[in-house]
Amino acid sequence: MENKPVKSPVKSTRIRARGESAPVRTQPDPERWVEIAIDLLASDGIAGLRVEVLAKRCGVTKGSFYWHFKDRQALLAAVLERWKEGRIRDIEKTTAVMPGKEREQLHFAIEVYGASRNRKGMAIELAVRDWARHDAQAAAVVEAVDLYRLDCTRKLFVSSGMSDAEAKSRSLLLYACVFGLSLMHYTHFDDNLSDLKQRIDERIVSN
Amino acid sequence: MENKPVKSPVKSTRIRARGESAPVRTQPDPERWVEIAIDLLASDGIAGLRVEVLAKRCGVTKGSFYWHFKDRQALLAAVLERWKEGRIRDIEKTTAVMPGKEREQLHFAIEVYGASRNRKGMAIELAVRDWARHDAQAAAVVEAVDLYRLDCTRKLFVSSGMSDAEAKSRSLLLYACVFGLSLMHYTHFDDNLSDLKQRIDERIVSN
DNA sequence: GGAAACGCATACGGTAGCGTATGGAAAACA
DNA sequence: TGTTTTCCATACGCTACCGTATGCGTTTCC
Repeated sequence: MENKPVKSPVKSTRIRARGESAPVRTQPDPERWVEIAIDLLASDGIAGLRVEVLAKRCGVTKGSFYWHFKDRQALLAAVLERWKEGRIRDIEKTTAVMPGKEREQLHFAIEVYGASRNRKGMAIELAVRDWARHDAQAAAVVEAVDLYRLDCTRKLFVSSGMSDAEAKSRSLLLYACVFGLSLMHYTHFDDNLSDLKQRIDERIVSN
Repeated sequence: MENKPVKSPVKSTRIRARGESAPVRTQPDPERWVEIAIDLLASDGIAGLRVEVLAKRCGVTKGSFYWHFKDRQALLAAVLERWKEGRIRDIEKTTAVMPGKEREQLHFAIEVYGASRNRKGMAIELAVRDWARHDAQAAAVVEAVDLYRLDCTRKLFVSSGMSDAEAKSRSLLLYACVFGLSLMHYTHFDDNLSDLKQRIDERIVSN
């Protein structure tokens, strides 16, 4: 259900199945396509994610693209799938409950998801969200990621001794704040940014 | 410096300058173009704002469009200008300092800029922000609007007896929260929405 | 009522993008 | 070594746009 060679059911993971000679295949394994596609998505948005542009950036022509993917939709689906899995792995790693460290972890989450570092990640995030506003498939993925993240931070709040309702609403508030800031990452605010993070911490994480 | 007839320096506001017979001109005064363009922007994003599509929605062909506007860029500039002016008028009206009513006003601002009501306004807002991420002209306008709004709410905080630094950071925090929520206006959250607004009020507006 | 200006439709050339068809070089296999 | 499978380039048709050119009915002006 991912990106598969269209004209042959044999996957290209099979490239060196038996011979197993030299693994020098530097060129586009099917994952490379998705990686570079995500780069494009980050820089130019979903509107800039064109197959001919992508192919050129991969150093090939679209003839190659249509060998690896059925059509543009298949690529987009693969991009969404990969993004979703990455985000879920990330938040899981960041928020695995470590009793006693909850506040630290929440603070760390603010750091990670703040727009300051991880600029590229945030660019992807915003591009996907924009994409989701006009595409049901993307919307479903974004929603799933959001709910997952909200639940993870909720658990952290609960683990630090909060009621479930309280944890739920704080989780949403924290999420909104951090991503809201990412909507206006002007150079102006870079000065006050660490100050701001501290304030978020004070007003939403701590009591 | 707005949208002007290209082939004639005489503005079309002059349509009924002297005769002043019947004002039945229902069809596209140049402002209608911009209005409908903003509708399109809200529903389909900047990528969907095409001149031929716009013309069709206006009930004419693009031949008409290119009489009113030099090119697509001119339309986009007019859209940005109109949006900017509208946002500034709005925030000015909402936050004109009324001593003693500051908290009420801030709460009202949360209401107004929340994604719940004013769905269309928020759709435009997000579309413009996305646009701004790939267009310098739009970015400048968004930045100007953001700074203006931030300054308006800052004044409210100051007027309610806060230090300037405190007011500044709270202003930004409030802004981020409200717009962050708009990034995830799923039906799920509509339940807790009024609850959430109250929490924003508690944690950011009130001490 | 005739001439100019208005407001728009139609037609055209040009580009960018999607997807298909086909051929061909190189590797894998036998 | 000859055949099949990989992997990709080239060429093509098609659509959606942008912007221009031009013509034509309608209003405005004299």
